[in-house]
Amino acid sequence: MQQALQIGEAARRSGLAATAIRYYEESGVLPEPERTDSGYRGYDNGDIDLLRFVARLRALEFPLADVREIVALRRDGKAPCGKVRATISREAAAIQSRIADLRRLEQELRALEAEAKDLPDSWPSACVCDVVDPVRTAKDRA
Amino acid sequence: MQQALQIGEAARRSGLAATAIRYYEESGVLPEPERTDSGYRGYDNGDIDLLRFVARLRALEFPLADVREIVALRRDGKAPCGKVRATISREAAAIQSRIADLRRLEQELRALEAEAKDLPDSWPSACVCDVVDPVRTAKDRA
DNA sequence: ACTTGACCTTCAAGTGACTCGAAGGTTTAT
DNA sequence: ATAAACCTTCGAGTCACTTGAAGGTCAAGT
Repeated sequence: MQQALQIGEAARRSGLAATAIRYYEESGVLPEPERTDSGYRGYDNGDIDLLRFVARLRALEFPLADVREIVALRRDGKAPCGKVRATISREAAAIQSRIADLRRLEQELRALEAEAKDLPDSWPSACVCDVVDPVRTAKDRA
Repeated sequence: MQQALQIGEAARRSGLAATAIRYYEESGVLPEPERTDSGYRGYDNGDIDLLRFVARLRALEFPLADVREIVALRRDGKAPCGKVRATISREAAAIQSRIADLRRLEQELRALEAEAKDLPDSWPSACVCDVVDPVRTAKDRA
């Protein structure tokens, strides 16, 4: 009834790279698809749905290990809701924490950038790099 | 005059892991240190300064490739200032962009979290996972 | 003298999530 | 007949390390 799509078309429709689809298959996230006589992978509409689901989870930056578990639950007809819920919360918290780290980091880099603006590139002393060098800044303060 | 420190003590004083110091050496970021007769690496005060400098650059999340170049310039007696300046600016911009991505992502996850709060774990329909599943949400809307 | 424990050494492999390149097979069109 | 646009597998590369195995060294304690 419905013709199977090749991996390239499946990639286009799901938003995943064809190489990523193969990688997901290899690493047990996705089930092995049908093959043509010549060995080409074939994807039907249900498969494309699954690919799109996986693409969505990865776009949310769910770790592949979680995606694997969630896909496995789905395949076994079990509700992955608990797992999905938990992963959403865990990832949101992790991302919040990572954002805080990056904000500190950016502030520090911007401060260094500003400080460096007025310093010459002389070397080895009074150099821009001094602002970044814990040894030299310690010496300067002494 | 000054005794050479073993890698463990050098690690403690620089904040780098001993394994990381070996890795930096292996990958050409750090020069090969002296060795005792029995093959132990030895670090003097100047070496510790360099380790601390590298630790600082890595704490600022400078890519190792940049750290390698900067260390090479320093070793050759050239001012790494231009490179340091450029890396600071590039990294600050990259981090700013990454923060923007993560903020969008966190908002999306928090929205899903809130939406999921009121949904049952029934399966396969009206499930929490629907909020995350592009196929099902598309179907629901149709 | 011997042993214990805390160091140190090298090398190989694993991590995460892929990407890239090589070398080749298939299908469709011209 | 051949070109192009697909597809296949396999191995290695990416980044910045970490972990593990198997073993050598050194000072202190018994």
